[in-house]
Amino acid sequence: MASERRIGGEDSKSRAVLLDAALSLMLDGGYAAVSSRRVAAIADVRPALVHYYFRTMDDLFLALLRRGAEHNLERQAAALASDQPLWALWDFSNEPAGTALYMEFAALANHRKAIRAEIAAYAERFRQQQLDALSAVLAAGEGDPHGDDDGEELSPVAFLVLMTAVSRTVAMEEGLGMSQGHPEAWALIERRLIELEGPRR
Amino acid sequence: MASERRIGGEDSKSRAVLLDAALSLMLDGGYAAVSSRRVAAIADVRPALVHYYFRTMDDLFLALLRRGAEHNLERQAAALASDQPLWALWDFSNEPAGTALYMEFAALANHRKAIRAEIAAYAERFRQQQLDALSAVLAAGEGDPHGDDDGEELSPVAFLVLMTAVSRTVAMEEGLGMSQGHPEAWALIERRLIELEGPRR
DNA sequence: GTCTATACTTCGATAGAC
DNA sequence: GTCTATCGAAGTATAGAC
Repeated sequence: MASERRIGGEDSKSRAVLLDAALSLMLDGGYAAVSSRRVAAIADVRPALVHYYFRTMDDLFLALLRRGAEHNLERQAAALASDQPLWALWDFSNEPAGTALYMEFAALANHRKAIRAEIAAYAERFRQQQLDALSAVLAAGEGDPHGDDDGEELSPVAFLVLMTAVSRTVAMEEGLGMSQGHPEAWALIERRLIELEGPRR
Repeated sequence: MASERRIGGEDSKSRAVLLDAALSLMLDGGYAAVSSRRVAAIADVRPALVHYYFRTMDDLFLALLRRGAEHNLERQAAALASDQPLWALWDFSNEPAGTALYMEFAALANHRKAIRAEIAAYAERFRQQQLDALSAVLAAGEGDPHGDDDGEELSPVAFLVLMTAVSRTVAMEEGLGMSQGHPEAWALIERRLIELEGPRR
Protein backbone atom coordinates (compact mmCIF):
# COMPACT_ATOMS: atom_id res chain seq x y z
CA MET A 1 0.00 0.00 0.00
CA ALA A 2 1.25 3.45 -0.82
CA SER A 3 1.77 5.83 2.04
CA GLU A 4 -0.88 8.41 2.78
CA ARG A 5 1.66 10.98 3.77
CA ARG A 6 1.82 14.27 1.89
CA ILE A 7 4.62 14.80 -0.60
CA GLY A 8 5.78 18.15 -1.97
CA GLY A 9 5.37 19.04 -5.63
CA GLU A 10 8.17 18.58 -8.14
CA ASP A 11 8.30 22.21 -9.17
CA SER A 12 8.88 23.53 -5.68
CA LYS A 13 11.72 25.90 -5.03
CA SER A 14 12.68 24.20 -1.79
CA ARG A 15 12.80 20.85 -3.48
CA ALA A 16 15.39 22.16 -5.92
CA VAL A 17 17.41 23.65 -3.08
CA LEU A 18 17.40 20.31 -1.29
CA LEU A 19 18.62 18.55 -4.42
CA ASP A 20 21.36 21.15 -4.81
CA ALA A 21 22.44 20.49 -1.24
CA ALA A 22 22.44 16.74 -1.81
CA LEU A 23 24.50 17.20 -4.96
CA SER A 24 27.17 19.22 -3.25
CA LEU A 25 27.37 16.71 -0.41
CA MET A 26 27.71 13.87 -2.85
CA LEU A 27 30.46 15.55 -4.85
CA ASP A 28 32.25 16.51 -1.72
CA GLY A 29 32.05 13.44 0.46
CA GLY A 30 30.54 10.64 -1.58
CA TYR A 31 27.08 9.14 -1.41
CA ALA A 32 27.52 8.06 2.18
CA ALA A 33 27.79 11.70 3.18
CA VAL A 34 24.26 12.39 1.98
CA SER A 35 21.97 12.10 5.00
CA SER A 36 18.66 13.81 5.59
CA ARG A 37 20.13 15.80 8.46
CA ARG A 38 23.12 17.00 6.50
CA VAL A 39 21.08 17.89 3.44
CA ALA A 40 18.73 19.88 5.67
CA ALA A 41 21.64 21.66 7.35
CA ILE A 42 23.13 22.80 4.05
CA ALA A 43 19.75 23.86 2.69
CA ASP A 44 19.11 25.62 6.01
CA VAL A 45 15.80 23.91 6.73
CA ARG A 46 14.67 21.29 9.25
CA PRO A 47 15.29 17.60 8.50
CA ALA A 48 11.58 16.82 8.37
CA LEU A 49 11.30 18.91 5.23
CA VAL A 50 13.62 16.56 3.41
CA HIS A 51 11.20 13.74 4.12
CA TYR A 52 8.31 15.90 3.04
CA TYR A 53 9.77 16.18 -0.45
CA PHE A 54 11.39 12.75 -0.55
CA ARG A 55 9.65 10.02 1.36
CA THR A 56 12.81 7.95 1.60
CA MET A 57 16.47 8.64 0.93
CA ASP A 58 16.28 6.37 -2.10
CA ASP A 59 13.64 8.70 -3.50
CA LEU A 60 16.03 11.57 -3.02
CA PHE A 61 18.86 9.77 -4.78
CA LEU A 62 16.58 8.83 -7.66
CA ALA A 63 15.38 12.40 -8.02
CA LEU A 64 18.95 13.65 -7.99
CA LEU A 65 19.94 11.09 -10.60
CA ARG A 66 17.02 11.93 -12.88
CA ARG A 67 17.51 15.65 -12.69
CA GLY A 68 21.21 15.39 -13.45
CA ALA A 69 20.85 12.78 -16.16
CA GLU A 70 18.09 14.60 -18.03
CA HIS A 71 20.07 17.80 -17.89
CA ASN A 72 23.19 16.10 -19.17
CA LEU A 73 21.36 14.23 -21.90
CA GLU A 74 20.33 17.63 -23.22
CA ARG A 75 23.85 18.97 -22.89
CA GLN A 76 25.28 15.93 -24.66
CA ALA A 77 22.73 16.30 -27.44
CA ALA A 78 23.75 19.92 -27.86
CA ALA A 79 27.40 18.90 -28.00
CA LEU A 80 26.66 16.24 -30.61
CA ALA A 81 24.81 18.80 -32.68
CA SER A 82 27.80 21.13 -32.88
CA ASP A 83 30.00 21.39 -35.96
CA GLN A 84 32.60 19.06 -34.44
CA PRO A 85 30.44 16.53 -32.62
CA LEU A 86 33.22 14.15 -31.64
CA TRP A 87 35.47 16.82 -30.25
CA ALA A 88 32.52 18.29 -28.38
CA LEU A 89 31.65 14.86 -27.00
CA TRP A 90 35.24 14.37 -25.92
CA ASP A 91 35.20 17.67 -24.04
CA PHE A 92 31.86 16.82 -22.53
CA SER A 93 32.97 13.45 -21.25
CA ASN A 94 36.09 15.00 -19.78
CA GLU A 95 34.24 17.24 -17.38
CA PRO A 96 35.58 16.20 -13.98
CA ALA A 97 32.34 16.76 -12.07
CA GLY A 98 30.40 14.56 -14.47
CA THR A 99 32.78 11.67 -14.06
CA ALA A 100 32.92 12.03 -10.29
CA LEU A 101 29.15 11.98 -10.05
CA TYR A 102 28.87 9.00 -12.35
CA MET A 103 31.33 7.06 -10.23
CA GLU A 104 29.42 7.85 -7.08
CA PHE A 105 26.14 6.73 -8.57
CA ALA A 106 27.75 3.59 -9.92
CA ALA A 107 29.03 2.80 -6.45
CA LEU A 108 25.58 3.50 -5.04
CA ALA A 109 24.09 1.19 -7.66
CA ASN A 110 26.19 -1.64 -6.28
CA HIS A 111 23.89 -1.99 -3.33
CA ARG A 112 20.63 -0.19 -4.10
CA LYS A 113 18.64 -2.17 -6.58
CA ALA A 114 16.11 0.51 -7.47
CA ILE A 115 18.91 2.89 -8.32
CA ARG A 116 20.91 0.45 -10.37
CA ALA A 117 18.05 -0.09 -12.80
CA GLU A 118 17.62 3.63 -13.30
CA ILE A 119 21.33 4.27 -13.81
CA ALA A 120 21.58 1.43 -16.28
CA ALA A 121 18.69 2.81 -18.29
CA TYR A 122 20.23 6.27 -18.44
CA ALA A 123 23.67 4.93 -19.30
CA GLU A 124 22.16 3.13 -22.28
CA ARG A 125 20.48 6.33 -23.42
CA PHE A 126 23.73 8.26 -23.23
CA ARG A 127 25.59 5.67 -25.26
CA GLN A 128 22.81 5.33 -27.82
CA GLN A 129 22.76 9.07 -28.35
CA GLN A 130 26.51 8.96 -28.90
CA LEU A 131 26.27 6.05 -31.30
CA ASP A 132 23.61 7.72 -33.42
CA ALA A 133 25.71 10.84 -33.74
CA LEU A 134 28.87 8.94 -34.51
CA SER A 135 27.16 6.93 -37.23
CA ALA A 136 26.00 10.17 -38.78
CA VAL A 137 29.52 11.57 -38.71
CA LEU A 138 30.93 8.49 -40.34
CA ALA A 139 28.20 8.37 -42.99
CA ALA A 140 28.76 12.02 -43.86
CA GLY A 141 32.52 11.66 -43.86
CA GLU A 142 32.91 9.03 -46.57
CA GLY A 143 35.92 9.92 -48.67
CA ASP A 144 36.70 12.68 -46.20
CA PRO A 145 40.06 14.43 -46.35
CA HIS A 146 41.18 13.52 -42.85
CA GLY A 147 40.96 9.76 -42.81
CA ASP A 148 44.23 7.90 -43.10
CA ASP A 149 42.43 4.84 -44.32
CA ASP A 150 45.34 2.75 -43.17
CA GLY A 151 43.29 -0.40 -43.10
CA GLU A 152 43.23 -0.73 -39.32
CA GLU A 153 39.80 -1.64 -38.03
CA LEU A 154 38.49 0.54 -35.23
CA SER A 155 34.75 0.24 -35.12
CA PRO A 156 32.77 3.31 -34.10
CA VAL A 157 31.37 1.67 -31.02
CA ALA A 158 34.79 0.49 -29.91
CA PHE A 159 36.07 4.03 -30.21
CA LEU A 160 33.19 5.28 -28.06
CA VAL A 161 33.99 2.75 -25.37
CA LEU A 162 37.62 3.78 -25.58
CA MET A 163 36.84 7.47 -25.20
CA THR A 164 34.63 6.79 -22.20
CA ALA A 165 37.12 4.42 -20.64
CA VAL A 166 40.07 6.77 -20.99
CA SER A 167 38.29 9.86 -19.74
CA ARG A 168 36.88 8.06 -16.70
CA THR A 169 40.11 6.33 -15.82
CA VAL A 170 42.17 9.47 -16.17
CA ALA A 171 39.71 11.47 -14.08
CA MET A 172 39.68 8.83 -11.40
CA GLU A 173 43.43 8.41 -11.23
CA GLU A 174 44.05 12.14 -11.19
CA GLY A 175 41.68 12.32 -8.25
CA LEU A 176 44.23 10.08 -6.56
CA GLY A 177 47.12 12.26 -7.66
CA MET A 178 48.35 9.91 -10.38
CA SER A 179 49.34 11.11 -13.82
CA GLN A 180 51.64 8.51 -15.38
CA GLY A 181 50.63 7.71 -18.94
CA HIS A 182 47.71 10.08 -19.02
CA PRO A 183 49.09 12.48 -21.62
CA GLU A 184 50.01 9.55 -23.85
CA ALA A 185 46.59 7.91 -23.59
CA TRP A 186 45.00 11.29 -24.16
CA ALA A 187 47.06 11.85 -27.28
CA LEU A 188 46.03 8.47 -28.59
CA ILE A 189 42.36 9.41 -28.48
CA GLU A 190 42.95 12.83 -29.94
CA ARG A 191 44.96 11.44 -32.82
CA ARG A 192 41.98 9.34 -33.80
CA LEU A 193 39.67 12.31 -33.37
CA ILE A 194 41.78 14.22 -35.85
CA GLU A 195 41.53 11.37 -38.32
CA LEU A 196 37.78 11.30 -37.97
CA GLU A 197 36.98 14.97 -37.72
CA GLY A 198 40.08 16.96 -38.48
CA PRO A 199 41.98 19.15 -36.03
CA ARG A 200 40.05 20.81 -33.26
CA ARG A 201 38.71 24.18 -34.31
CA MET B 1 48.49 11.49 22.28
CA ALA B 2 48.14 7.88 21.27
CA SER B 3 45.48 5.87 22.98
CA GLU B 4 46.44 3.60 25.86
CA ARG B 5 43.92 0.99 24.86
CA ARG B 6 45.10 -2.51 24.03
CA ILE B 7 45.21 -3.58 20.38
CA GLY B 8 45.35 -7.17 19.13
CA GLY B 9 48.35 -8.51 17.27
CA GLU B 10 48.54 -8.60 13.48
CA ASP B 11 49.04 -12.35 13.25
CA SER B 12 45.91 -13.23 15.18
CA LYS B 13 43.48 -15.70 13.72
CA SER B 14 40.47 -13.62 14.78
CA ARG B 15 41.88 -10.55 13.14
CA ALA B 16 42.02 -12.36 9.83
CA VAL B 17 38.48 -13.62 10.26
CA LEU B 18 37.29 -10.07 10.91
CA LEU B 19 39.02 -8.84 7.77
CA ASP B 20 37.42 -11.67 5.79
CA ALA B 21 34.03 -10.62 7.12
CA ALA B 22 34.66 -6.98 6.22
CA LEU B 23 35.76 -8.00 2.74
CA SER B 24 32.62 -9.96 2.04
CA LEU B 25 30.45 -7.12 3.32
CA MET B 26 32.28 -4.66 1.12
CA LEU B 27 31.97 -6.76 -2.01
CA ASP B 28 28.36 -7.41 -1.29
CA GLY B 29 27.00 -4.08 -0.19
CA GLY B 30 29.72 -1.50 -0.68
CA TYR B 31 31.86 0.21 1.90
CA ALA B 32 28.86 1.78 3.58
CA ALA B 33 27.70 -1.70 4.53
CA VAL B 34 30.84 -2.30 6.56
CA SER B 35 30.03 -1.46 10.19
CA SER B 36 31.66 -2.82 13.30
CA ARG B 37 28.41 -4.48 14.31
CA ARG B 38 27.87 -6.18 10.99
CA VAL B 39 31.46 -7.33 10.74
CA ALA B 40 31.14 -8.81 14.20
CA ALA B 41 27.89 -10.56 13.31
CA ILE B 42 29.40 -12.25 10.25
CA ALA B 43 32.52 -13.22 12.14
CA ASP B 44 30.29 -14.46 14.99
CA VAL B 45 31.93 -12.41 17.71
CA ARG B 46 30.86 -9.38 19.76
CA PRO B 47 31.28 -5.90 18.29
CA ALA B 48 33.79 -4.85 20.92
CA LEU B 49 36.23 -7.34 19.48
CA VAL B 50 36.31 -5.45 16.21
CA HIS B 51 37.47 -2.38 18.10
CA TYR B 52 40.00 -4.45 19.97
CA TYR B 53 41.75 -5.32 16.71
CA PHE B 54 41.00 -2.07 14.91
CA ARG B 55 40.80 1.01 17.06
CA THR B 56 38.73 2.88 14.48
CA MET B 57 36.88 1.83 11.36
CA ASP B 58 39.48 3.67 9.31
CA ASP B 59 42.08 1.36 10.78
CA LEU B 60 40.00 -1.59 9.66
CA PHE B 61 39.66 -0.24 6.12
CA LEU B 62 43.37 0.48 5.95
CA ALA B 63 44.22 -3.03 7.14
CA LEU B 64 41.85 -4.50 4.59
CA LEU B 65 43.37 -2.39 1.84
CA ARG B 66 46.92 -3.31 2.78
CA ARG B 67 46.26 -7.00 3.03
CA GLY B 68 44.50 -7.11 -0.33
CA ALA B 69 46.97 -4.86 -2.09
CA GLU B 70 50.07 -6.70 -0.88
CA HIS B 71 48.52 -9.99 -1.90
CA ASN B 72 47.65 -8.69 -5.33
CA LEU B 73 51.03 -7.06 -5.85
CA GLU B 74 52.50 -10.52 -5.42
CA ARG B 75 49.96 -12.05 -7.76
CA GLN B 76 50.61 -9.37 -10.36
CA ALA B 77 54.34 -9.92 -10.05
CA ALA B 78 53.83 -13.63 -10.65
CA ALA B 79 51.70 -12.88 -13.70
CA LEU B 80 54.34 -10.53 -15.07
CA ALA B 81 56.97 -13.22 -14.58
CA SER B 82 55.12 -15.75 -16.72
CA ASP B 83 56.10 -16.56 -20.27
CA GLN B 84 53.45 -14.21 -21.66
CA PRO B 85 53.54 -11.34 -19.20
CA LEU B 86 51.18 -9.03 -21.08
CA TRP B 87 48.52 -11.65 -21.63
CA ALA B 88 48.83 -12.67 -17.99
CA LEU B 89 48.51 -9.04 -16.92
CA TRP B 90 45.45 -8.65 -19.10
CA ASP B 91 43.81 -11.67 -17.47
CA PHE B 92 44.78 -10.41 -14.06
CA SER B 93 43.28 -6.98 -14.60
CA ASN B 94 40.09 -8.54 -15.90
CA GLU B 95 39.25 -10.34 -12.68
CA PRO B 96 35.83 -8.99 -11.76
CA ALA B 97 36.33 -9.07 -8.00
CA GLY B 98 39.51 -7.04 -8.28
CA THR B 99 37.83 -4.28 -10.21
CA ALA B 100 34.81 -4.21 -7.91
CA LEU B 101 37.04 -3.87 -4.87
CA TYR B 102 39.13 -1.18 -6.48
CA MET B 103 36.01 0.81 -7.27
CA GLU B 104 34.79 0.55 -3.71
CA PHE B 105 38.08 1.70 -2.29
CA ALA B 106 38.24 4.54 -4.78
CA ALA B 107 34.78 5.64 -3.65
CA LEU B 108 35.88 5.33 -0.05
CA ALA B 109 38.89 7.48 -0.84
CA ASN B 110 36.56 10.29 -1.80
CA HIS B 111 35.80 11.03 1.79
CA ARG B 112 38.49 9.44 3.91
CA LYS B 113 41.74 11.29 3.52
CA ALA B 114 43.95 8.77 5.28
CA ILE B 115 42.72 6.07 2.95
CA ARG B 116 43.13 8.06 -0.23
CA ALA B 117 46.84 8.51 0.36
CA GLU B 118 47.31 4.80 0.91
CA ILE B 119 45.32 3.84 -2.17
CA ALA B 120 47.24 6.30 -4.29
CA ALA B 121 50.54 4.88 -3.10
CA TYR B 122 49.50 1.33 -3.92
CA ALA B 123 48.08 2.31 -7.29
CA GLU B 124 51.45 3.80 -8.20
CA ARG B 125 53.21 0.61 -7.17
CA PHE B 126 50.91 -1.51 -9.33
CA ARG B 127 51.49 0.69 -12.35
CA GLN B 128 55.22 0.88 -11.81
CA GLN B 129 55.46 -2.90 -11.60
CA GLN B 130 53.55 -3.11 -14.87
CA LEU B 131 55.75 -0.54 -16.55
CA ASP B 132 58.96 -2.26 -15.55
CA ALA B 133 57.72 -5.55 -16.96
CA LEU B 134 56.45 -3.97 -20.16
CA SER B 135 59.75 -2.21 -20.75
CA ALA B 136 61.50 -5.54 -20.37
CA VAL B 137 59.16 -7.15 -22.88
CA LEU B 138 59.74 -4.40 -25.39
CA ALA B 139 63.48 -4.42 -24.91
CA ALA B 140 63.62 -8.18 -25.42
CA GLY B 141 61.28 -8.08 -28.38
CA GLU B 142 63.25 -5.80 -30.68
CA GLY B 143 62.93 -7.08 -34.19
CA ASP B 144 60.40 -9.58 -32.98
CA PRO B 145 58.30 -11.53 -35.47
CA HIS B 146 54.93 -10.26 -34.27
CA GLY B 147 55.28 -6.50 -34.56
CA ASP B 148 53.58 -4.90 -37.50
CA ASP B 149 55.87 -1.94 -37.26
CA ASP B 150 53.27 0.10 -39.10
CA GLY B 151 54.71 3.35 -37.85
CA GLU B 152 51.84 4.13 -35.53
CA GLU B 153 53.03 5.38 -32.16
CA LEU B 154 51.53 3.65 -29.18
CA SER B 155 53.78 4.19 -26.23
CA PRO B 156 54.04 1.39 -23.67
CA VAL B 157 52.61 3.50 -20.90
CA ALA B 158 49.68 4.60 -23.04
CA PHE B 159 48.91 0.98 -23.75
CA LEU B 160 48.95 0.19 -20.03
CA VAL B 161 46.50 2.99 -19.33
CA LEU B 162 44.32 1.70 -22.15
CA MET B 163 44.31 -1.84 -20.82
CA THR B 164 43.39 -0.64 -17.37
CA ALA B 165 40.76 1.74 -18.66
CA VAL B 166 39.04 -0.81 -20.86
CA SER B 167 38.99 -3.59 -18.30
CA ARG B 168 37.61 -1.34 -15.58
CA THR B 169 35.02 0.29 -17.78
CA VAL B 170 33.81 -2.98 -19.19
CA ALA B 171 33.59 -4.55 -15.74
CA MET B 172 31.69 -1.57 -14.43
CA GLU B 173 29.25 -1.39 -17.29
CA GLU B 174 28.59 -5.10 -17.25
CA GLY B 175 27.73 -4.73 -13.60
CA LEU B 176 24.98 -2.45 -14.85
CA GLY B 177 23.90 -4.94 -17.49
CA MET B 178 25.43 -3.05 -20.42
CA SER B 179 27.43 -4.76 -23.13
CA GLN B 180 27.38 -2.53 -26.21
CA GLY B 181 30.82 -2.12 -27.73
CA HIS B 182 32.56 -4.30 -25.19
CA PRO B 183 33.58 -7.12 -27.54
CA GLU B 184 34.92 -4.56 -30.00
CA ALA B 185 36.95 -2.68 -27.38
CA TRP B 186 38.18 -6.00 -26.06
CA ALA B 187 39.29 -7.09 -29.51
CA LEU B 188 41.17 -3.84 -29.95
CA ILE B 189 43.31 -4.53 -26.88
CA GLU B 190 43.87 -8.14 -27.79
CA ARG B 191 44.94 -7.26 -31.31
CA ARG B 192 47.69 -5.12 -29.85
CA LEU B 193 48.61 -7.86 -27.40
CA ILE B 194 49.10 -10.20 -30.32
CA GLU B 195 51.35 -7.67 -32.00
CA LEU B 196 53.42 -7.34 -28.88
CA GLU B 197 53.51 -10.87 -27.63
CA GLY B 198 52.04 -13.15 -30.25
CA PRO B 199 48.82 -15.13 -29.92
CA ARG B 200 47.77 -16.27 -26.49
CA ARG B 201 49.22 -19.65 -25.66
C1' DG C 1 4.95 24.60 3.16
C1' DT C 2 7.49 24.35 7.18
C1' DC C 3 8.15 23.45 11.75
C1' DT C 4 8.54 20.95 16.63
C1' DA C 5 8.76 16.90 18.78
C1' DT C 6 9.61 12.38 18.98
C1' DA C 7 10.21 7.12 18.18
C1' DC C 8 13.17 3.91 16.93
C1' DT C 9 17.47 2.04 14.88
C1' DT C 10 22.18 1.74 14.07
C1' DC C 11 26.59 3.42 14.62
C1' DG C 12 31.49 4.09 16.69
C1' DA C 13 33.82 3.75 20.68
C1' DT C 14 35.16 2.83 25.52
C1' DA C 15 35.59 0.84 30.41
C1' DG C 16 36.14 -2.85 32.85
C1' DA C 17 34.91 -7.88 34.16
C1' DC C 18 36.26 -12.50 33.14
C1' DG D 1 41.50 -12.65 23.95
C1' DT D 2 36.78 -12.02 24.48
C1' DC D 3 32.87 -10.52 26.64
C1' DT D 4 28.97 -7.40 28.98
C1' DA D 5 27.37 -3.07 29.51
C1' DT D 6 26.92 1.35 28.25
C1' DC D 7 27.42 6.29 26.23
C1' DG D 8 26.43 9.71 23.04
C1' DA D 9 25.94 10.84 18.25
C1' DA D 10 23.73 10.30 14.01
C1' DG D 11 20.62 8.00 10.99
C1' DT D 12 15.54 7.38 8.87
C1' DA D 13 11.06 8.34 9.34
C1' DT D 14 6.47 9.92 11.16
C1' DA D 15 2.63 12.61 13.52
C1' DG D 16 0.67 16.62 14.13
C1' DA D 17 0.80 21.85 15.17
C1' DC D 18 1.17 26.18 12.89
